[in-house]
Amino acid sequence: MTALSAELSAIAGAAFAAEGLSQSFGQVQRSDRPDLAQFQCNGALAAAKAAKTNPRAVAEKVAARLKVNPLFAKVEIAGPGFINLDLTDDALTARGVALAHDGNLGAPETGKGKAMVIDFGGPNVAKPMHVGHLRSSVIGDSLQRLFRANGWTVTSDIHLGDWGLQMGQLISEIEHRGIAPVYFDPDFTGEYPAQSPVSMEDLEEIYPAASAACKADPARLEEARKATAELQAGRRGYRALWQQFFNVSKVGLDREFSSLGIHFDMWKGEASVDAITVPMVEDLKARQIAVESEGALVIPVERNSDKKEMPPLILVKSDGAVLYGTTDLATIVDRVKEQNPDLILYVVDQRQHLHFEQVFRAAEKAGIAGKATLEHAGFGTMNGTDGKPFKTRVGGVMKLFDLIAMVTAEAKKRLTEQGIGEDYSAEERADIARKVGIATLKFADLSNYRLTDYIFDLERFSKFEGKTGPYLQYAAVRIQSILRRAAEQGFAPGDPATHSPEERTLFLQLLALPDAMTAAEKGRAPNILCDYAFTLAQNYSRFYSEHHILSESDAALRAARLGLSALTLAVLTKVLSLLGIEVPERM
RNA sequence: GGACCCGUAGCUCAGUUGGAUAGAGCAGCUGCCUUCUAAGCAGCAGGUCGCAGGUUCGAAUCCUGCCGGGUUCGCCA
Repeated sequence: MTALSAELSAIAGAAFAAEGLSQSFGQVQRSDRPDLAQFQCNGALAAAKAAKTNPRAVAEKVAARLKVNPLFAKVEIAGPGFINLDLTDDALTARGVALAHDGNLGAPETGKGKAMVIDFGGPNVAKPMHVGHLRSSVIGDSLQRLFRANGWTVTSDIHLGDWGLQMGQLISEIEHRGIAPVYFDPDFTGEYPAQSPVSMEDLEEIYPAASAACKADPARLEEARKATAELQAGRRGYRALWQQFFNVSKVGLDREFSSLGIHFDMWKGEASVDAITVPMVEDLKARQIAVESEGALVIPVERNSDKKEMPPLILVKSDGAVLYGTTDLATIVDRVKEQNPDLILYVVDQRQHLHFEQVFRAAEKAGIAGKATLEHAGFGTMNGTDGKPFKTRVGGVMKLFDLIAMVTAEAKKRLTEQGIGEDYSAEERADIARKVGIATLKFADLSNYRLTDYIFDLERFSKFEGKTGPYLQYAAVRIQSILRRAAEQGFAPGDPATHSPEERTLFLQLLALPDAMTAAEKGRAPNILCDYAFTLAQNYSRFYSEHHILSESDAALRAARLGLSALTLAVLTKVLSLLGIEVPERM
């Protein structure tokens, strides 16, 4: 179905066109002044500026044409030339009913016929996920849900960090410790053991130790570099050991992402493109796109128009190892071959912006991106209450697993305090606490614009009051409860209708869903969806406190309000699902 | 030092194709639970939008300079 804003814009656009002005001036949007009108059109101001005429006169002419349309209850000109519009309740009701009967709830089809690959999460093999991975995962997941809902064919890829220096550091640390000598015996030709020589817990201890050793001792760093290069060159024992790291890590990552309700279509990573890296590098060398510089093989990407220094992308280090820029390029080749997307979106920390600019320029120069637009959707840092990157009380990196446990415990505490759910099963209580805890985390993260750093204050978010995930779940749960009770009493929801100011406001917000989805896609900005959902829940709460539904004696009015409640629930649940937030049956 | 980002209410944040009286949550103060879940609702109070200029009928938004904070600048990811 056509979005209401689009319908109104077309009507106003036609009015401008009839006056010999560009149709584009007809853009209609929700009013900034709800006390004055439901919608506004500011096009007369821009049109008058372009034509160097009086804006008020332009507005008068356009308004005269709009006034004859029975859709409008009010057409007014205000201030320098704003056109203020109100719809009749009948027009509003008709569109609300259409929305209620639309299976997609008016979702825009901006991505119809288009394919994209979205790259997010990016956890490292052999390292537990920490809060730093939260933003990429949560924002990326919301974007993949949004783009899919808007009609795109989406392929998500976790893009594991599994091929760089950190692998060499692990390998050389394990060699030092003498944990699994068979993997280091160059003469060994038999089968390596099926059982991993290290557990995930071992790796969590070994990795920081290896990293520290390399930092403290240049000789150790050199060993790690050598091991990295040998791994990439295909040394058999190292490859086998790498496979064990991967297997062990996958179990933990699966657990983490499933607890967050995040799904990836592909579990590829840097190592996945190993086989196509060498041919790609050879090809780039042959075509003189890659050249030698200071012992390394690089792709120069600077341009004359650059105002800043643009270092070349390094493909192969002087020691023969490849870097993540190389694997990123090879991954583009792989994605173009497999998915041939229109868009590849990278949801990665903003601090890597320069890196992506280098990679994108290199890809363009090499002509390997097919029809795909390459775009980096960066995000800011999650900080603690001191404004510095989030740490535990003792100053360590907080594991994502522990963070989820903390918010879940807070939710459970609140349930107990409220005395709600005393008669629920232990399983349901745990399920509610989990859903509320995850909602707290995700909403806190998503409601900030992605590029700005934000402060994560567990204490504040755990209050579950005001603009929080649980507030939205609570609003949905209350509607579910009403609908359940209505069903018990034999009251069936009817078509929604507009009578009161509270209903009118709610209708307007419900009908604005496509605008929120379009704007969120355009800005790759889930915070727009958060704002929309919060306002919707607020609008409903007001309606809820103003009209007691089940005790309404007028059966038709009661049915209409049940219908409006059901529609609100459907829209709210849908937006929450776009944010990756689940609604419990009750809470 | 160069480039990029940020500076909005006591706190945390929305708000840029330039538009009407700059919004929300928290904290503070007032009310509202013998009717559908008070994790709620209604209201009050709180800001020279970092500073100074400029463009414009109109600037939190665009331009210039300055102050303050952050990120980044070839062999880590």
